[in-house]
Amino acid sequence: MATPPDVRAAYDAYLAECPTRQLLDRISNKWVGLAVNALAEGPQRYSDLSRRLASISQKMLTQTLRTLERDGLVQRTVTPSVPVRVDYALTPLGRGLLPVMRAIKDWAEQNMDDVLAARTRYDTDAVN
Amino acid sequence: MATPPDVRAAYDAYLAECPTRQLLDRISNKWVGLAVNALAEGPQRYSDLSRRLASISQKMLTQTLRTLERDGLVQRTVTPSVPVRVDYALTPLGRGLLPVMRAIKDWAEQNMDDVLAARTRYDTDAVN
DNA sequence: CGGCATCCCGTCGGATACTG
DNA sequence: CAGTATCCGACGGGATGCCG
Repeated sequence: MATPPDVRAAYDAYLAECPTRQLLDRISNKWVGLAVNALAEGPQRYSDLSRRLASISQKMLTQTLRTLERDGLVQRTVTPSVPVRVDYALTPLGRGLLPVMRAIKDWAEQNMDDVLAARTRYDTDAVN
Repeated sequence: MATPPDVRAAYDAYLAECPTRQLLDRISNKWVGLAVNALAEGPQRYSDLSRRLASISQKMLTQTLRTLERDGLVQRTVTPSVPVRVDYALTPLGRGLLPVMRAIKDWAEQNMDDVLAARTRYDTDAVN
């Protein structure tokens, strides 16, 4: 019995002071979206993720994974071999976020053409 | 009718050079999420949105709406009265994004407690 | 009312070098 | 392999002032 279920209705991301706005800010992030999507295929090593999220710096990858771990979305597992092996996997909480992150990435890929067309239209008309 | 359906399969946000990564970055944004959610209830005036997205600066609100307009997600309508009246509404393309943006905001509000608990656990263990 | 222009500071995030 | 540490430039984003 941690917290009563209906307390959650009190959260409202429209309000600046509400902690959910900060959470919304965290998960509304390019690297978070790509990392969660990548981990959907199962646990991955640090180097796997590094290759998958092409051009991400170690700094951003580590920082992203640490934040996800702290927020309980990702589980970090260290195997003390030589050299060290570190695996990252989605937690149940993280798997709950997966459908949403997948939907965002899919939307971007599927509507890229329309957005590109809209930009061209906007920029062309602006010349007048 | 507009574009062939199978061209879209070429886009892949995992690739750094792919334009979808930039699009993913744009829509993965706190203010975009809140603005689209707010516009779900129908067209809104600039001042309405300003009040709804509590504490957003004019700069960020204008910048967010301009980007959304350029990307074809939002329609800007100016009524040349005195003083001027400006309304913003979702376009069909923007309405397509709405379910996703709504899902993100909802996820944040519904899982805030679990994330908060995870953070406390992480920070407590780290002291050792 | 609905902006735009400017100043300015803090954070994001890349590059590089070093370590267990 | 999987990081940590540091430096530093770019950009996000708030505050303020002006305008049609």
